[in-house]
Amino acid sequence: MLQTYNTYSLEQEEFQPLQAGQIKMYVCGPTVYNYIHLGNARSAIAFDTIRRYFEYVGYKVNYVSNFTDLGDKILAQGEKEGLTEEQVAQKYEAAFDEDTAQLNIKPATVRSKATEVMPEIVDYIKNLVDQGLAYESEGDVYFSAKKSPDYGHLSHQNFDELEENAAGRLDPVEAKRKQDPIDFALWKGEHREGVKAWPSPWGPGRPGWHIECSVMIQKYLGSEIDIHGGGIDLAFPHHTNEIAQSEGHNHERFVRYWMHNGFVNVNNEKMSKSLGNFTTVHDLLANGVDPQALRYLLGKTHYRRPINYSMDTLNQAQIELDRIRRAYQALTEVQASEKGEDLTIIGRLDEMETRFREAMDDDFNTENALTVVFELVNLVNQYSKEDKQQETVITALQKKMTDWLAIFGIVDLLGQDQLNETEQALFDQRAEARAAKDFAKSDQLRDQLADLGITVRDTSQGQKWERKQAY
RNA sequence: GGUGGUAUAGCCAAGCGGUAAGGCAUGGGUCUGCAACACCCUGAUCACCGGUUCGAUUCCGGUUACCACCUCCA
Repeated sequence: MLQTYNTYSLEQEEFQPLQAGQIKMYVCGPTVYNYIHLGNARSAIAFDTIRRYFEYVGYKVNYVSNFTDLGDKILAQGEKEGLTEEQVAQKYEAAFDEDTAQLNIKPATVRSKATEVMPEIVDYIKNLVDQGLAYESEGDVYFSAKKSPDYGHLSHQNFDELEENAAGRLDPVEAKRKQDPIDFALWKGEHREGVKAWPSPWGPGRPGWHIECSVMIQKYLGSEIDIHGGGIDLAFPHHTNEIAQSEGHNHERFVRYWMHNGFVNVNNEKMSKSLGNFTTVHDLLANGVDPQALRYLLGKTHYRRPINYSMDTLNQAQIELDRIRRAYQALTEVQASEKGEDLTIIGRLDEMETRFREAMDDDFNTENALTVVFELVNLVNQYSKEDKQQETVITALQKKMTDWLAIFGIVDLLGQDQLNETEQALFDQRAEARAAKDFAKSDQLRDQLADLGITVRDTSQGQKWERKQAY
């Protein structure tokens, strides 16, 4: 039975979707004001892996996510780049699509933008005002947090303290407008020159940050969903406020399972602009990092644990991935020489499948699942070395590898890499030298290739090469 | 201050009441012209103190350290 940890209850719970066989899932997407950083990527990868596992075991997943495509951060970036808010958003939406495709993250079933749901946002806020849960104040609209029973439960914060903390950082303008410092904005009046504003019953303005997610969920998934995901930092205030809005709007439970991913640290430090270690996926890939290795690194750690990113951890991920790839490649080169089916191996595969699923069913324990993957790698390597192999077994082993690794977003097991002309020439010369048993020359050529990052090894079927990624 | 989390071999990291999975690295071996790959073998009493128990890394209490949230940062 599949179990998931729920931030709301702080407990691991049996997973029961609203409708058998179907999952409604929403994950908070990025504000598109820059290239996505490792944290964004981790979140997307964590929930992509979860989604893929659900699909693997037979669920149909409706996966909805958003782009926050407006806001002061986007405006500020526009100033820097000489672009409009809309242009900035478009640019980084495209970059998001590109980067996530490289990382082999499946596109959401529905990817909605805040600006696409403006009429719905206004209606939604109107509903909250009409119910007396929100109030207008000088062109702004605020949600009355006090009217949300259990406000703050998700982050396990005491209401009075939240209120006190909020009071301590209130700016003077908002202090006048808010009835209570803990109230949060649903709508902000907008009168700045050259900044787009949308019409509303409270005058021209823009939506608050939290409302878009509630509205999109309502529109695309309905009033109650199975899983809501996002970074752990979003539990408060973002998700807390979503609960207040949605449960106020619908008078029913909003989310069955709250799932939050842990952070990515860079060289054991929090990734932040002030530390200057903000690492974007775009930059890493531009510098030649193997996207599959990056995906593997960010996906192999349990989703709630922090990940440390460094040259060292990336290197180790690359080494592990290469080992997996080599096993798969060796298997593809095996020629079946025997009919029949080795039931011992097939039986072992079934038993491994059971343990693989047990691990993933346990709140997506990827570490344990990968232990089974490495057992499979070992089994594959052993089998490839045997004297005789059977087609049925080869196929079964290959399928198992591709199926499992696909859950982790690893699909490039063969590597499409090619040698360039210079490299190919050296490689061919070495083959000749070896054939002539000129070992001095062949060793020298091997060193030359090694300097180019190509490892050459001799096998019974001749030379093989592998490009070594070192970071 | 409040809340949540984490502390296991050189590194990454499982286990969560019965004398510590896996990966990387290290060392040894087989294979190889030499290497590489692969295969085989090789390592820790689990932050500290107390308690419960026949027995605790695993439960309870306490201490210490680190991290995160309590400011639209995933």
